[in-house]
Amino acid sequence: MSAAIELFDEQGYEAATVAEIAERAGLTKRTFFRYYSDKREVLFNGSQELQRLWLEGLAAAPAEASPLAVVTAGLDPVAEMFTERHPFARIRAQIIEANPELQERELIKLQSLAVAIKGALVQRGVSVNAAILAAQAGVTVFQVAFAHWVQQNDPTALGRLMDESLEELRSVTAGY
Amino acid sequence: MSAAIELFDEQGYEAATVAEIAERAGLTKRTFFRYYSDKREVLFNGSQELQRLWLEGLAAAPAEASPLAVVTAGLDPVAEMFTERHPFARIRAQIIEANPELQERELIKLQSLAVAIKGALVQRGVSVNAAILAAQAGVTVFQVAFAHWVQQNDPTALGRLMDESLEELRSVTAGY
DNA sequence: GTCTATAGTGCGATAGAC
DNA sequence: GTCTATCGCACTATAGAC
Repeated sequence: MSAAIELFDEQGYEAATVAEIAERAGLTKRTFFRYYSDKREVLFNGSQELQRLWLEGLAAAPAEASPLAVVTAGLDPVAEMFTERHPFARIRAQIIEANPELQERELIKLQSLAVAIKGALVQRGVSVNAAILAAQAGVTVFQVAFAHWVQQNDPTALGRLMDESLEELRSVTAGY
Repeated sequence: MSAAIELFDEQGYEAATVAEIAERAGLTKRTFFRYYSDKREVLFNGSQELQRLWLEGLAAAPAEASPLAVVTAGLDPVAEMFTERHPFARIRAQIIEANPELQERELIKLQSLAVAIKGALVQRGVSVNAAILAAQAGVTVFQVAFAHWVQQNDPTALGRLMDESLEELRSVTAGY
């Protein structure tokens, strides 16, 4: 909901009350809570779509692909989806950065994303260990790329940043 | 504190009151809260030592080691420290598994561990991106190994399990 | 300690859409 | 008529100001 983001941006997350948000959006507090289980959820409602897209992309990967290749196959639709949300994502990142409670929530959402990806990998026949490691690696690659993306001005850069992040992971974990 | 662990094990985490714990340990509630800021902290006070040991081991790694090698250099002292705590760790794992609130806390502690490791890597001259990726990978390797370790009976197996987990990470992230 | 503002809930009433 | 979304209002719980 853009009304909420505007108010968080103008006044800070704490200061913006649900009543104000609802008023600006032209509905009542009660209806707000029908859409969002709580105030924080306004900022995390996109996580669900992130997860859905990622899992869809993952499901489309060829059966013989390596676990990490399967995981990163989910990143293409994700990058596309976020392109048009760049302005929102930048503001959102600032709000979360300023609020430890929201950081916790973010952490939990990313964790549940990793768990979902792990589950999908196991479904595909990947061993539990490899699934955990690949899923977590994929989420971290995404996080790193996303953090860069919100700090720069090109909304279309996310895909490239994710490729770069993946390449860095490869070089970091390569044997010596 | 073993009295607390016993009671959590006997009655469940929620059911065991701080008053009971203090009584069994032969001290007052007031004194309990001098040692632990809250009831949960009984289970997480080892995280601090985990972090300390990991960072010490990391600091001892040779300057020319790769980022991930630096991170995993911290795992040896960690494995040694945990060996004698196997019984405690097993019970602790069960308690946390049964309690979502404690899982959140665990997640946050692991995250702050990863942040600390990342910081140490950056201090050593590693790039921020590589530091995040290596630190997070190391923590995940540890998690996977730890989860196996608490499920089996050999208290000395942690070191070996971490090596195996690291090897699996390597094979998962290897280019294709 | 009290007071206040806000998050969040329960439930019946209301207004359209069909 | 039913069905669904929203509203209105009274309520509890709690965190912070003082």
